[in-house]
Amino acid sequence: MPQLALIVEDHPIVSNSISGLIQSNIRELECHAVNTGQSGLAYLNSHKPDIILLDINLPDMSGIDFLRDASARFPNLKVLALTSIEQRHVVEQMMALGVNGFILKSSDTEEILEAISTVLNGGQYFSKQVSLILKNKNSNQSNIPLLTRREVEVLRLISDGLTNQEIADKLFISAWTVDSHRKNLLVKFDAKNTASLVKIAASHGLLDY
Amino acid sequence: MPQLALIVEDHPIVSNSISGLIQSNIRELECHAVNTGQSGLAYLNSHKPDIILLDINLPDMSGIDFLRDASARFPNLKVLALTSIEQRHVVEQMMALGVNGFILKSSDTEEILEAISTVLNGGQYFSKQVSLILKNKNSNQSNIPLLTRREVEVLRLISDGLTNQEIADKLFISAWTVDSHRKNLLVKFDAKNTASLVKIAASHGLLDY
DNA sequence: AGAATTATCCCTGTAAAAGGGGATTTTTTA
DNA sequence: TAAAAAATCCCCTTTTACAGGGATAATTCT
Repeated sequence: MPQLALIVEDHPIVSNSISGLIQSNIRELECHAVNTGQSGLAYLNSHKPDIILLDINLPDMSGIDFLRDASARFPNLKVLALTSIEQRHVVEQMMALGVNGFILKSSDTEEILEAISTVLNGGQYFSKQVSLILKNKNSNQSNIPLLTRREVEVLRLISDGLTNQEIADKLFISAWTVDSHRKNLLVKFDAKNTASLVKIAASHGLLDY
Repeated sequence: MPQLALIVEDHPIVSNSISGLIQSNIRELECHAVNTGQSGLAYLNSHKPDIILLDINLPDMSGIDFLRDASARFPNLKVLALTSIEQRHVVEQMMALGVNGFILKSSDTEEILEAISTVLNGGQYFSKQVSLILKNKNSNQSNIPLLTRREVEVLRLISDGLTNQEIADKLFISAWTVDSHRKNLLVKFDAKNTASLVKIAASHGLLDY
C-alpha cells in the first residue's frame, strides 16, 4: 500500500519540484501539497501522512509553531525540515522539537531524495551544512547566556527603544532596578553597550520581530 | 528552430522545477541552468540565450551586478527576474537596469509560464505583487529604507558596539560626521534610539552575524 | 528550613547619545 | 555640465547610558 507525504510549503515552484521528484523516483509515495501552516494542520486531522516536508518560513505561521502544534497531537510524526537560510537558533529550536531531518533548499536532488528515504525508513538525515552549524555551536565562544524572566522582559523593552525610566514605569519598578538588569545583561552577553547587546540578542533569536 | 533559455539560480529545486515546467509546456524552448553568476556570465559568451531567468539572490554576486555586466555586453537581452523577497529598492534598481519582467518565487506555475511566454515574445510581465510594491512606494511599511554605502558601514559598526569616536577613528573621518550618519539612520528607520535602530536593522537582515 | 538566586533599590561621577540647529565639499546621476 | 545626492564638518544643550561601587527584600530550589 502506498505511503503518503505532506508538503507544507508556500512556494509552488518548490513544492511542485519536490512532488515531481518524489513521483518519478519513489513510486510507493503519494504526495499532497499545501501552501499554509493552517491548511497543513487541517490536513493532519483528516489524513495521516507518513512524512511531512516542512518549510520553515511559512506565510501564516513559523515552522516552529507548526511543529509544536502538530507534534502535540501526533507525537511520532516524521518531519523533514526545509530551510533556505541557515540560522543557528532556528535550527536548534527545530531540533529541540524533534525533527527527523534537516535539509537546505540549496541541496541537490539526490540529497533531497536520500533525506526523504532515510526519514521515511525511520532514520535521521541532516545535511552537511546543517551539521556544521550544530558543530560550531560548541566551539562557538559561549552559548546563549541563561537569562532570568525579568532580564528577558527588560531586554525586549530595551530593544524596542524604551529608556530605563520608561521601562520602570511600564513594569512598576524603579529606574535603578532597570539599570541593574541592564548592567547584568551587558555582563552576561559580554556586550560593550546597548547596541551590541541588541545585536547579539537578535543573533540568538531572542527578540521577536 | 528551438529557442534557448538560461536559468541562473543557485537552488537546484527551483531551477529543476522551472526547467521541468518549460520542457513540458513550451516545447520550442531549450533550457540550460547554472548555479552561479560567474558561470552564467561565462555561458553568455559561448551561447546566446533568447531569455534569461535570473535569481536576484545569487551566492557569488547580486542580481544587480550580474545584470549590469550582462546587459553591458548584450544590450537587448531579455531578462525575467525571480525574487523571493520583495524589497522596493532592489525591484527599482532592477527595473532601472531594464529587466523585461519580474515574478516572485511564490507565484504559481501558470503565472510563471505566462511570464516566460510574454517576455520571450517581446513583451513585459510584472506580477501583481511587484506592481503593488512599485505603486505603494510612498507607503513604506514592509520596505527597507534605502541606505547609502556609508550609512550601512556606520550602521554595522554601531551594532558592533563602537562609539562615534571609535567609528570615526576607524573610517578616518570626524566624529561629527559619524554623528550625522547616526542621526540620518535614526530618521530613516524611524528609530527612537540606538537600541531600536539595531533591532530594526537586524529584523531586516542588514546585520551579519 | 536554609541556601542560592533573583529582584529590588540606592549613590556618584563620567562618557556618550539624542535633539536641535547649521554649513561646505565631493560624488553621483540625469 | 548642471542638479541632486551623499559625505563631510561644526556647535550647543539636554538626556540617557555606563562604570563603579553597595545593600536589602523576595523568590526558588534543595
